[in-house]
Amino acid sequence: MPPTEKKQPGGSTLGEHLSLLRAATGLTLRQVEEATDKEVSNAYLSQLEKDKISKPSPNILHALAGVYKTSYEDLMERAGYFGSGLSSNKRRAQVATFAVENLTPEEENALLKYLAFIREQRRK
Amino acid sequence: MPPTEKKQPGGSTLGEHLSLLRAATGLTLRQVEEATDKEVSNAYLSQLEKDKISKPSPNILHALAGVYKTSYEDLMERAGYFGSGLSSNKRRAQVATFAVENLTPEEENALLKYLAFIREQRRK
DNA sequence: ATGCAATGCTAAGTATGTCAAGCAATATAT
DNA sequence: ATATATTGCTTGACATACTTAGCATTGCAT
Repeated sequence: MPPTEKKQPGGSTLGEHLSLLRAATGLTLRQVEEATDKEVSNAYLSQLEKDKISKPSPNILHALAGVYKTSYEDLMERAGYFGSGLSSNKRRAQVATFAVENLTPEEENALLKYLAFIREQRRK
Repeated sequence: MPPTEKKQPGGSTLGEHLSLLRAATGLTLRQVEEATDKEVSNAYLSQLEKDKISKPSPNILHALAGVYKTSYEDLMERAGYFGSGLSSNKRRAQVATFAVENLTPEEENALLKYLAFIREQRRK
């Protein structure tokens, strides 16, 4: 058993979890740094595993999730992102309104602008 | 007809997009601050919309996505998270669908018509 | 006109994520 | 035993997200 540390209800802290994941794959800090293509430095990963950093950037977690083959969203939650509200949002299901396929960014931009125009007109 | 404004080829910046979203809902900076329960200050939102901040934290984007009823993942991509593009490619076409939910039938109709107009124009 | 509230915005300050460089300890090899 | 490499880790230094307080206009009332 590893030495006891603060326990969060429902599991380990992010650092413990990351440490465990790395142990499971048997990689060294620098090997992970390599595997992430220098996106996560070994020094930083060390700090992460020792819980010295509260909220690493999503880029970091994304890269680590890739190396450890675990869920990026899970790491985000363990890092305390969106911690206050309910976990999974079902907003995506509602986006179906006006789901025009193959909308280019320029078109979306133009439509947003036009919508703002319409609503501004109606506002008074 | 909204004024034509050309800036970035291939789409607007995160700031422009956020600005358009807010315009579409007709909210003021401080109203958004209220709506996010002080999670996004009006001053900060202003900086965001003027592209003075490159990578706002996911918390911010999550809160804004909630207020504007748009896709959080879309905002994350626009903010350049996971920008290296390996994992984002397959989602592209689908996320590009228009992501505003509060459309009235009349608005949807008007937007469809306007979209048709735009595409007609480009066809030439 | 005049006071006043609201709107968008800026400036300066604080906090913190992130990195580069380097150190102590352990292992490995000659 | 000595040298070399590898491992985990710490320590500054730096970049930047984010806040608080305030300013300049504009609109809205009286």
